[in-house]
Amino acid sequence: MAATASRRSRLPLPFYARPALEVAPDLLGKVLVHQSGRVRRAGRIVETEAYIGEHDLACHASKGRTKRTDVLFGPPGHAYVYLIYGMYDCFNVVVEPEGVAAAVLVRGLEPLEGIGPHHKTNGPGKLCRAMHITRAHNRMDLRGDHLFIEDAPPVPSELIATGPRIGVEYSGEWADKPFRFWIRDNPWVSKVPKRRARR
DNA sequence: CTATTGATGGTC
DNA sequence: ACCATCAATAGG
Repeated sequence: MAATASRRSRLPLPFYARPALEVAPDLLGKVLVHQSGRVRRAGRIVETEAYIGEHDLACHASKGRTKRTDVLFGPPGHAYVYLIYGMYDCFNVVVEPEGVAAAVLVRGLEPLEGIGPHHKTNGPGKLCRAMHITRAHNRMDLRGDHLFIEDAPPVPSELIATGPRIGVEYSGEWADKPFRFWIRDNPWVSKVPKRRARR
């Protein structure tokens, strides 16, 4: 195998040990891989959201350190997977050094390997289904051999769009912060609900 | 095409 | 009583 067969390296710890607002745009273009036995599922990250710390009322860590949020306070480069609305899992990457509770939610993937054509990956719940990522992966070290992220060329900043995070209307001023990042015009970015239904 | 709602379960 | 969601349905 000549030069073209170069194997992509996995993202190192220092990549993750940074503020969520830096990691979130930098994750765009990287490749999330779930290797289970001989089955390899992979997708290119095209949409992320930053949850920047305990003071961020949209961040689960703002509830304090509980059994659920404990992983957010742990070392960077680990998975935070939680159940939402009783039926979907959401995949996050823990960032910042240990002790600082922050994470990046992955919201959109462009399928690369091992994802059936009947699966959609434009949304945090859908991409977890397609990648077979579940709460069993919670706390998993992303530098291991099972679930990891491979490096890839950075997406030029002029191709990155930003906007408010989705589904966090309850968080007051934090709901309006432009902490969502996506690759402009990419078809695998999730569809944004116009406004959340009110009663 | 847009708008609304039910499904479904862990956390607090 | 909330939800970091989605698909199906009702309505124009």
